Amino acid sequence: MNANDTLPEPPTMAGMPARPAPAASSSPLGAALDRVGDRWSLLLVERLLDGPARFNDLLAGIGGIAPNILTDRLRRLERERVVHAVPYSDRPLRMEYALTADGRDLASAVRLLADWGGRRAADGEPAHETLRHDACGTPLEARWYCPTCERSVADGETAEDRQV
Amino acid sequence: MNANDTLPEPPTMAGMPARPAPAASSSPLGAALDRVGDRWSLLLVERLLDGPARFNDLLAGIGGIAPNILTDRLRRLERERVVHAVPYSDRPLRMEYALTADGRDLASAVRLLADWGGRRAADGEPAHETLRHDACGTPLEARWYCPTCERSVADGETAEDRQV
DNA sequence: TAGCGTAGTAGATTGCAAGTCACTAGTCAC
DNA sequence: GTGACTAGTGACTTGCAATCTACTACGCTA
Repeated sequence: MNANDTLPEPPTMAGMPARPAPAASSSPLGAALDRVGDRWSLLLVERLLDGPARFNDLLAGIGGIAPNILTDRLRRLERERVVHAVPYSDRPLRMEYALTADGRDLASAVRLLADWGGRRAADGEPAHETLRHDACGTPLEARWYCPTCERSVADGETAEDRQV
Repeated sequence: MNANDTLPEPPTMAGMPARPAPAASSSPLGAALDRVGDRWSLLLVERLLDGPARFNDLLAGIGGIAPNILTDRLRRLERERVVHAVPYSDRPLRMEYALTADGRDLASAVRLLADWGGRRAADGEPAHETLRHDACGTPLEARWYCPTCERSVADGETAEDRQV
């Protein structure tokens, strides 16, 4: 209650939790969030899904990201093995950034999230940027697909593999 | 926080970047991230996927979340129509929180993300909770599916409908 | 050798998310 | 009517993330 032990002095600095949120990392979702759970990372991954890009491509393409944040996110994603840098020029060492296999594995999740975001753009506004089937115009939905059986699979036909 | 009286797009609300990250909200993924793009929201959604829960269940279940943050996240998600509160007791008004249909639509994305997070838990730790096809054991991937044509659709066969 | 373009790096500043902790409100058991 | 329990609310503090604005380093071109 003693609000004024100290005067409202200019606070030092500010930020987010930074703290990995203790329990978060103990769940698989928390672990994923630890790795790519900030907006820029996911946006970066989405961008890179289209193919490798250079620093300035990303800077311009993502729109709004500051160069140092981009550097930071790129380094972080490299550390997490989501992105890797490949030189496209040696003499002035120039890097191009691309997704690793792990990064590509995020494609479905990113796509699904984007789909959800696009589906209910604002308040009750219905579709706005719905992905439709080119051939028939039907709005698409995401389904599980089995690459081996080459068909989509209902939720009931799936099993979670908790072993190993 | 009445966000958008005048602003064309929701300012920040979602949380993370302080500044709306201009371009973020203009893409479907950015829109999704604006709504549920912080760790607690997604963790909350994941929890609620198991069924409705009370405040204290969530508080204990999510582990590490502060009560005021939980309140805030719950309000935010209600505003976003991802979660709704239903009274389970009238006299002392007590609420239970459940996902809306919209919230349930996030299930696949959350699952996929969790799957990805679980797959490479730490440094190189392998699978952990992969969703597999019951019949053949193949790890599943998400694909677009056309309910009319009753088949899954490749990325190239899709069209975005920006017209409303 | 000056100027330009590309690819970053660095420093200062800000501001909101998240954390801590105390406190309220309503009901129920005794 | 006192205490315990459930379900939150609110004040205050902290601190990193994100921002803005330079600035460096390198090669190329004229």
